[in-house]
Amino acid sequence: MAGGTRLANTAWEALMAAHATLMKEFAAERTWQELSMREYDVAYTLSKCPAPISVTELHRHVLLSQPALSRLVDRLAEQGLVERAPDPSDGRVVLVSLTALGRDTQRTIGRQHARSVARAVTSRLSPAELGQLETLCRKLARRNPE
Amino acid sequence: MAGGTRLANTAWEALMAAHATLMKEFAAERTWQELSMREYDVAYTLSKCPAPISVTELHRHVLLSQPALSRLVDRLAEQGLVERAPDPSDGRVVLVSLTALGRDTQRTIGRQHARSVARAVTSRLSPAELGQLETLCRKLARRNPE
DNA sequence: TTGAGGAGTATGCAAACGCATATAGCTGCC
DNA sequence: GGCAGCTATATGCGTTTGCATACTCCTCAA
Repeated sequence: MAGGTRLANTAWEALMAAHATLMKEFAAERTWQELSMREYDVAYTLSKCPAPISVTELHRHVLLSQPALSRLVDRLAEQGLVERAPDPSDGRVVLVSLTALGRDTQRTIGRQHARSVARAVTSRLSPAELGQLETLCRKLARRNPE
Repeated sequence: MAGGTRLANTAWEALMAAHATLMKEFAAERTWQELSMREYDVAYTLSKCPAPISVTELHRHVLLSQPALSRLVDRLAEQGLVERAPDPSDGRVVLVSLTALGRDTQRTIGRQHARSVARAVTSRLSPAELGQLETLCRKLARRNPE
């Protein structure tokens, strides 16, 4: 394994470990109420969207297969947290958005979760380090840089 | 939301996004053969252990419930990739280790996967940045710093 | 205008997951 | 020494997931 490969892999492994450790910490909290973490993740993604978005667009932000996401949206809709509407400009597309109830629920959970995140993360990294981490991860999150 | 909380949360969100983007990229490759990514993850974890480890210890490294891990080890054992043995010093414990076949399989997949990781990651970050990322993520991955 | 090919979403089905709990073994206090 | 309570792993069961594919609608070229 060449030097660059090794460095790349240890860095990626560290990122995976950090992700796993913190996800477990968050999962252990009783913040989530009626939603699973994945459902919350979708609700959170929707909460950042100024307008309804398609399932495909939603899928870009979520680590889940398309059918699983489709059914997850089903469940959120059944709970009245999310609305589906046809896209007037493309009959194939279903546009998804939070209902008022969904928005409230997301906010309530989000507030608590944000505190957990802050607690977990600021106890391990300084503000300067957090800034660096964000910069690095944003670069990593870009698609297809090839 | 206080300034520190905001910074902490945007950094964490960036890390999640990076994780999701790259995981999707890796999942899309046909590297995995007969194993799922999670199964590979367990095999990889075992490959780094000089001696057999308990299911509980394994569980610390994997983002999965204990019963799910228990059954995942079942599957690996059925495929002959993993061996279970009783712990002589504690009758409750099951010690897990890779078989020769398991080690080979992990190595084969691991080689390809390492190349994918290197390709994905070095195209987005410089060696210096990778070093920083590793340092930051290692700090993040530490447990209970409270 | 029509039909071939493609994109977006949903559904059938088997596999995998999480939660609750059972089981087996350890530990420590009376 | 024996029982209460704890830790480690496994199992029952309902839910969620992924894969393959169906279905619907769009696009584009002849």
